[in-house]
Amino acid sequence: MRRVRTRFAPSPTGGLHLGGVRTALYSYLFAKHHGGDFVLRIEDTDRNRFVEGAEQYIVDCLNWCGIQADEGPHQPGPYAPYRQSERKDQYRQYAEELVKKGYAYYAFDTAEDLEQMREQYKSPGNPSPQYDRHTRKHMKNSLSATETQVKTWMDEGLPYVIRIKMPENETIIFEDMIRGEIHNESALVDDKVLLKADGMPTYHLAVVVDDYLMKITHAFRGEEWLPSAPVHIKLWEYLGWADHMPEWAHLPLILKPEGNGKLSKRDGDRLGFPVFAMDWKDPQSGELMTGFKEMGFLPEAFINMLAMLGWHSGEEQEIFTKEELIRKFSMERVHKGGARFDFEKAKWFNHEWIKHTDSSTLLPLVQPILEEKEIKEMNVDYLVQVISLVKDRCTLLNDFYTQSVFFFQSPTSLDLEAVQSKWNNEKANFFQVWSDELGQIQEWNAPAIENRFKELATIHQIKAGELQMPYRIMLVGGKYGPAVFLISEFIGVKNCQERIKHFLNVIGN
RNA sequence: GCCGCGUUGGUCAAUCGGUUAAGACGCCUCCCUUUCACGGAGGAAUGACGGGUUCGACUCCCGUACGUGGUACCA
Repeated sequence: MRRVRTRFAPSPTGGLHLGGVRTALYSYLFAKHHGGDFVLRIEDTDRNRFVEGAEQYIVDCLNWCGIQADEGPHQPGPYAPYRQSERKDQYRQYAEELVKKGYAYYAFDTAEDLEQMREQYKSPGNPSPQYDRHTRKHMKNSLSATETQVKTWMDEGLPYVIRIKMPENETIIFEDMIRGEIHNESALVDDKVLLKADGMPTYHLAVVVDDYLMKITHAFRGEEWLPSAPVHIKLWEYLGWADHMPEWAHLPLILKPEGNGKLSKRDGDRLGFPVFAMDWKDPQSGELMTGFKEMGFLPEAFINMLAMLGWHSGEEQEIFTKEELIRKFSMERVHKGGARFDFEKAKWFNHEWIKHTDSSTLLPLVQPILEEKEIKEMNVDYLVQVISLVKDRCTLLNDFYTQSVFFFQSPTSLDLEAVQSKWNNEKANFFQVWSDELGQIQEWNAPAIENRFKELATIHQIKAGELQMPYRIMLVGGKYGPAVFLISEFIGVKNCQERIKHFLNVIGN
């Protein structure tokens, strides 16, 4: 039994999409479940699409998610380098080998030639003709031209690519871990370019060569790769590596919540939720795309949510730690159909995680959020207690601000509407007295404060309940938050008195 | 157009021929709480369609429809 090795092979072209993270996650969970290795490989074979900083960003995202690679550009292992651009020299020999064996050929067509071909063979029945067994004999390549002609072109330095020569008439069958047997007719698959004119491999060649060289045993990727799988199958065969071919798993797509199509970068902005794991600022346009991290997600919740989007344990449990996911994950339980992304459910996962995470663990995450809003110099023990009091009310980490400001600062606005209709002189009177009374309380704790409050209400012949809302508005500013007497205890006498006074001033005029 | 893949409530989904077709999110009602949440109880809501196979089909097969992906010197 070979040691299980999976890889995540993104191309550094921009933000890391949620679907990408899920592919990485499943690969990681599978590898770890089987005690194997998870490899990060950067597929930067397209120099035109290279984006500065994107690689580091991908690494940062995976680290934030807790999906650590055992090998990668930053943790070189025995199969280094892990960037395809740095492996450039290796690919050519395999492409040439294929040409020698007759499984591939040189093609000298220019972009214009290709365009012309598509134009020429276009018909209503075939709107996009391919470079295949029909058309290749009319093109400028080593199959249609004589050996001497090809040599002349070579000597002239004409740019050329190497294309795979797909078999004429063969049913290509392979087993997908999720979908079972997949059949394809070779006649319908085109002669994909393997080596580009600039000497770089295309994905098709690179993925096969690198998976072989890196001893990958299980290859996970998005469903969008299914149509080109036959090319890869043939390549494994032609290169003589069929016995080492990894098992394939084509993961279902993550779809838009509404409408049709797969979830794209643009959808986030449009629908008000993130699509990227972390904030991504496009270096070209300067445009900033919000990430789940910055939106206030816990990484544990994020991967938990992604794991459940397409995989199911079969039990009723939905909240899983990474360790549990590793233990329970299996390909048999990965769903075949695409899943619509539901941000409401994503928030629910985060809420669950916030509720169940220790307040002291939350502390380092909450503190910066408050500090950013100018709440500084706070006592950490006090903050931890505040967090315990309000975390049930926080769906996103950023909610901690609204839910706990009033423990640190007087409310800047008061929801007077909440009290105005029932406000009267008697109540104003009550709070005048209450303010003084607060100073008399010996044991400063919530129960004591509450008792005194109720006693005083009785004396004033007002129902205590009717006084609690105004009191809440005084302390909090709005109709929310933990018990008022608890808040009173936390903020102390002086703050209570100040806030009462301020309220009375505001409502008085 | 052609090819691949898919299809259980609005969404995520369990079921691997025999169930009153789970559960979760969201929604609604009620309880708890004179706030907001949390928590608890309950409710509405599902097998795309048509043929087979079978004693029996959500489950197996075929067709149709629909969805989705691909059809680049991008991944």
